[in-house]
Amino acid sequence: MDTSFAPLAAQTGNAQPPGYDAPLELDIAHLQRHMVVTRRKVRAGQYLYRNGQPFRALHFVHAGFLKTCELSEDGREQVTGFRMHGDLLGVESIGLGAHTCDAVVLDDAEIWELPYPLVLDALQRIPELQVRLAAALAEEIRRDRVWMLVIGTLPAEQRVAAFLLDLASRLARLGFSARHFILRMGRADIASFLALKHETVSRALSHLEKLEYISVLRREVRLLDIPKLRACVGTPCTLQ
Amino acid sequence: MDTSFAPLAAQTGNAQPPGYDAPLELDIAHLQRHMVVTRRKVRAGQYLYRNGQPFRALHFVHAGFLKTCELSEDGREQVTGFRMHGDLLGVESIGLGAHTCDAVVLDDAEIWELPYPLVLDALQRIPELQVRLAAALAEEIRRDRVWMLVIGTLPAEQRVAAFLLDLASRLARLGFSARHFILRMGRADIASFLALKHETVSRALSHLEKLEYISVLRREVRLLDIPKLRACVGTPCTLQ
DNA sequence: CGGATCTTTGAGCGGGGTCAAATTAGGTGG
DNA sequence: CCACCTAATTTGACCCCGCTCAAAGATCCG
Repeated sequence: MDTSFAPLAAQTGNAQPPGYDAPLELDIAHLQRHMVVTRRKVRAGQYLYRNGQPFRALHFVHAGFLKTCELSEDGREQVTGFRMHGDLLGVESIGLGAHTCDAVVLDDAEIWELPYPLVLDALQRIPELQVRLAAALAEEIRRDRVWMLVIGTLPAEQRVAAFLLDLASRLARLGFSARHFILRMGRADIASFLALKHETVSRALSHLEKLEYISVLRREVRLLDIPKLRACVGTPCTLQ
Repeated sequence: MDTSFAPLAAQTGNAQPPGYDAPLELDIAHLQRHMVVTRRKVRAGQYLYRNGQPFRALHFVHAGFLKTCELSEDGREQVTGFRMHGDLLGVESIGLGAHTCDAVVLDDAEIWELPYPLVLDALQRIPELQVRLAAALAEEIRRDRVWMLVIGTLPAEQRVAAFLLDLASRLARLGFSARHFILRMGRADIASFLALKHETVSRALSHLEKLEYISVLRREVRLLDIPKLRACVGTPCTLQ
């Protein structure tokens, strides 16, 4: 058992991440000083919000893990992203009266609700906040576009490798181990996100394990050879 | 020759579109009153901006047609969208010092440059503008996510149908014919956008023609049976 | 302990990719 | 205006990656 297991335990226990210090954190610090932020606990399996529900607040993920799903009228479904501590949910509904996607909790979460009218109010009083909100939205656009690139140009196994590297890099930024972590989502969710089928994801993971790039046991993943993983992806992922 | 050909001629001639009145137009009207907007003509084949170039301005497309391309370090390329009159380019670079993608002009364009420092300035003076900019960014996120859904859940031919319907609906909003238009991009660009190969797009178009849903001759497209097209896509497209 | 869900793995197939060639446009200079 | 060249598009033939269908563990829940 390596030392990197300690943060993993913290991760599992939903504790506050150790060393998080990303730009958005400052937004939240600001916002907290200027508005009532209600804290809401949502258990795994529950919806944070659903397509069609009125849009009243932005949701800051303080703890836990979620996915966002885009839906079509005829019942098709697409996972568009996974969210964890430090991420802001609901921004895609800004300018609308209702949410346009589902946010599903995959691991018990604590969500800080930022009522949108109060956010608008704060934007007027704190000029810097405008810049930061716009930057956060732009960041969201860039993230989505990088995944379009991955899905549009990489074969299945490399998409899975890119997914693992991205997850690792995000966990690392939160102070967790990048080499050893627990997947909070099922194969089907990963598959949907990567525009694959769950059997294909499973096979890709098995093959990456056979190559000794990773080891997988159900939802426990170890990245054994990050350079090789990065090489097979063309290094669009920011890890170390 | 049908009556819808008149707006097509206007479209071809790069004239100002007839009946445009979308939300963003108001932004621009506002902005023009509050800052110097420099008009820039860019010819087909030129870059409006390139990955890595300093980010200095937002670009409002007044006329012409462009594509945006996401790039990877190892040379892969993905078309992430097509832009026309009323669209705002460069928003994805907000919060950064440099652009993170290419914007390529496909049909001679007139671009209104909104220097970013002046935009920031205007944001402080015109509270409504904040809301509108955030809304425009959120709209961009939603658009991207709908395409993720299309690419993740529809087979090739239906992606192409969805693409044609989307293009038609955008042209219709600008006052052009939704049933008869000229593609401004090559098969390879459509293919990249839809995560396909150009031969597949070509075959899909040919097959849709055989079904008599459309007629295609090189870049001239007629939508003959929009209901059937919508049906085969599951109607995620807003056309009429 | 038993049932539901998730994951893995196999076997076989097919949609879309690859490779190649033919056709057509479009551009350029003679 | 035409000959030539380059680039875009279409179409065919073939093949392979990833999907489908199926079954067998594994895990978690009550």
